[in-house]
Amino acid sequence: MAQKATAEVVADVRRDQMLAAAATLIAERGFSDTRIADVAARVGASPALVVYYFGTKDKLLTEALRYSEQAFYTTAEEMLASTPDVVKRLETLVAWTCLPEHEQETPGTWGLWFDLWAQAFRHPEVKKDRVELDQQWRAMIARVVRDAVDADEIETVDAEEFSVAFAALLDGLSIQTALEDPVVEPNRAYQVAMRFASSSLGFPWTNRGTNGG
Amino acid sequence: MAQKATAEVVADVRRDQMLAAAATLIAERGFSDTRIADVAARVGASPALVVYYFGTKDKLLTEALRYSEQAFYTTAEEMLASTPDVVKRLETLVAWTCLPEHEQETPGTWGLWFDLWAQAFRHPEVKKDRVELDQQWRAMIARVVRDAVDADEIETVDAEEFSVAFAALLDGLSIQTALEDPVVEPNRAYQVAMRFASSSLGFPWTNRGTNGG
DNA sequence: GCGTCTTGACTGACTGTTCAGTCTATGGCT
DNA sequence: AGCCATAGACTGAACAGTCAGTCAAGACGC
Repeated sequence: MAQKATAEVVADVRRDQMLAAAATLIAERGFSDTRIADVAARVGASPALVVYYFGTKDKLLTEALRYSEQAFYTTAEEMLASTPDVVKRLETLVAWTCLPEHEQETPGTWGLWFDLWAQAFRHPEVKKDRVELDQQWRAMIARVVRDAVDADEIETVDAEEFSVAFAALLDGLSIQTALEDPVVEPNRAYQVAMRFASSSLGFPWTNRGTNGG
Repeated sequence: MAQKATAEVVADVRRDQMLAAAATLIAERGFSDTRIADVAARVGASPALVVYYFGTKDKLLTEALRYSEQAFYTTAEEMLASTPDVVKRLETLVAWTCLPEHEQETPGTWGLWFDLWAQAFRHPEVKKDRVELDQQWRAMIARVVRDAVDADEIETVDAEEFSVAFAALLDGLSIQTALEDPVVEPNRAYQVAMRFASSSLGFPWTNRGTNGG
């Protein structure tokens, strides 16, 4: 019955377009202010078609949330793959989450996070997904640390323990930068995070300007 | 002309009731799933009356957000006032934010936070308010540290710098506990936070069971 | 011709907001 | 004291707009 016909390909492309559009819309307007009609308009289709593919508004938006966050982590993994040194890797991760300049690559991610949290808080399904997503994130951090230990770049430390604290710290700091708290400027957040990393993992670190501004 | 007539008192009480009801509802169902009619029902009034007091749904909900968060900080201040020792004070703060047992006192605060962030991200007015709220929170932390330094309980440290990092860490940790991440259990979050505090401020700390569970 | 896409037109429900008017009590006036 | 005018609290009913989801029918590829 199933040879991958062009039709199926078209369908997959459509789904992806819709998910991407939905994610962008959510980031812009917020979860509950994103309408089926908006998504349809963005992909140049009728609202009915969106319903045809996703059945219900909620399924569409929830899937879009997952889709976007997953994309975020995937991109992060790629960036890591092309960076060998621990310190540079951590700098990359921190810059990626705290410095708004890096927003372009996965636009509006922060807005999505807030909505993801709010949804997860009340909907068990979303909650479960979010836990997995966050586990990926911590695993990534822990892997960076373990690689560094294996390569004798830093002393032996509990990578898992560090990942929990560091991930939490990054979340907290990026909330402030995303919400443009004047006291926690992006650069300051960057330094706070790196200082924590350097003292926890025991490598020397001094701020060498992170951006030319 | 103005002796506080009973009418004015009634009005103030009503407003407060509505704000409290709205806050609870937001915590339960979420910001955008909270209807004027729900709030009205909770206080035993007609929807029209809610509009009479707040003009618009958005004003009501936004004010309710502020109202609730402010109440949270006020309660925290009170708890601090009756706790003299630095370490105990920090333990109180951490328990207050990370341990779900303490939820009862200001129910549903976490749900509210997520919605507050989501709103702040997109609405400048809310954003400004949130910054002020968070400033209060950091100031409270910094004050605890400064008091401790003045009382020679700990060595001299940069209280402001500590408050930024510690507040961020607490935010991040409490997201995990609020979202019931199995990897970051409440007790673990508690320990991570206290360990960070003890090493940053230079006081000894070992976990003496935080709850009898 | 058959199944998968795709749509326009429609609807049914929900809900914020308005409005005209009721009820209550307070305060001044005689 | 008694009476009336005024203001503020309050409501029921209706309005108007919005939107998710339905449906029957057309288009397109195989």
